[in-house]
Amino acid sequence: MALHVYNYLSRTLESFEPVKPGRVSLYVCGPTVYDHSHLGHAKTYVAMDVVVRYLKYLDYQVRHVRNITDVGHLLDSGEDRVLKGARRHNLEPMEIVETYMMSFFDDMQALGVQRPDISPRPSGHIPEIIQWVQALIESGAAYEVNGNVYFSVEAFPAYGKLSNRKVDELEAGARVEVRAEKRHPADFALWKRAEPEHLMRWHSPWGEGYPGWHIECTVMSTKYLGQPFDIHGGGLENMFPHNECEIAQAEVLHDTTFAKYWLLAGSLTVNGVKMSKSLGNFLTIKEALTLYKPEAIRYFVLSSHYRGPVDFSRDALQAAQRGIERLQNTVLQIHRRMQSALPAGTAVLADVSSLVDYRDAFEEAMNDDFNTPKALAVIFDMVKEANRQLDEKINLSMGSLAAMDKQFRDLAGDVLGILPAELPESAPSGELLDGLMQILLDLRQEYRAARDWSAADMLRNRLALLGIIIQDNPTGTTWHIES
RNA sequence: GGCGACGUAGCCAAGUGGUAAGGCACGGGUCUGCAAAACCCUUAUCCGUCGGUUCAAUUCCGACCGUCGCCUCCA
Repeated sequence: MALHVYNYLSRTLESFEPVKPGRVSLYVCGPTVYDHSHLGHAKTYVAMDVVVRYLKYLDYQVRHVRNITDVGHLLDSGEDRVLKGARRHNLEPMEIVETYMMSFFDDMQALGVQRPDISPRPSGHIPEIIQWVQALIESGAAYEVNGNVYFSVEAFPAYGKLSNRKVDELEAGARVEVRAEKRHPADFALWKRAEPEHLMRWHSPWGEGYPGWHIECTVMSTKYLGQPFDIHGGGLENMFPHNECEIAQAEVLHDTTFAKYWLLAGSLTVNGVKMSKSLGNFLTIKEALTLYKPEAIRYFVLSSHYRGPVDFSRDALQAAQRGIERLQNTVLQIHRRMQSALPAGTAVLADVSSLVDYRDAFEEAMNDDFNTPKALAVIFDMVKEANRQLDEKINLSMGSLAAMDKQFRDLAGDVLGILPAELPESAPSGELLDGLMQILLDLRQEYRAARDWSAADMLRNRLALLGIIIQDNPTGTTWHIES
């Protein structure tokens, strides 16, 4: 089966056919940078990262755009997120933006999330945004009142098609007070008038102001990807109103579809409740990384399907950590065998024939709307098979070992990102350290030979306190520093 | 109120109209002086409840119970 994706626009599984054969254009809604990112962000971006990685694995030439929102959004209190941060710390808004944007990039890199090709920011696209808003006014789809410009939802009958909402039904809910100047309660802002205390402001035909909440994604995705582009990704919670408004702003002006496929990721929950800033039930990515390996966090995220939620708990992360250690240990074993294998050994068919089946099964899982839990099951079947061979066959050939290694690198490494580029192949070396350790190991070996177990164990225990782990294997004693 | 998602072993989590992947934990075993690590094996007569369709349902339909998301801040 070729790649199929679940498209929220049609609510069905569709065969994936990019607009331009061989190329994929993809836009993902990025974060507003006003604080450190938490695990909820990690879930969305790790999920989207695997989508991108798998498209690349399929040899598509991918252009990946993910915005950084740097003009602030309104809080419940009516305050601007970025401005609030700036006031609190007596800083320029752009200093806040710079700090947390870099923090976000650091977090993404630590998690192995590949950098997008373009990370556009609305503050750098004000002219394009103004131009777009003007075009909307000229077309009759937008109107200006007191320096504010609103999109008229009545000008776009398809409004609500993504989230399956009808404008009339929206009014039934308990809603916040409607600004009287809007023609229709559901109309949304394209351009906001800047009040005197508002620090972020730009000149516009409608006076000093700043962009509305949704226009940046329409403008910047179109600028870099054209219309229609292939995939629009992001978090499910942004489907309405944000994604809906993106579509309206674009499609009311153009006859083409804005984005062909909508891939939206489910939220991260804690005890069943969404992890979010406002609820305070969050763990920052930086905090999480002090507790768990980045690959464990990725494995945890990928262990449930991207469209569904995944519930955070210490137990779940701990389980992921253990699982990842088993996987990495197997690959490490393969590497160790390769160090002692004869370089000229070619692959033995009987040893590697199953690799093709595993790769097929992996691709089949991923082709089915990026079913990472199923793909992970294939990876662990491979782990079991590799271990069996490592146990049963003392002299696996270099070719066989290399083929196994490549398979793990390709699937678990390149696509899922749960194998680090560098595994700790051996203990850290250094003449002094090696020499000291050799003295201690020799000493302990003498105790063992003399059956002085308490002395031997004392040495082992005291080294363990320093984080140095001693292991007695059939082939001899090894040591490594605890990771 | 509207739109939508989910409920599978101790925990996490796939999946299928023909009788349940994978991970963690538990238990058993190999190895070890003992450990640790590693590896192997085992673990759901059953898929929220009650009905219906069917030769056959966990999988389709309906009702109900429970949990959650969105309804103009949110990845």
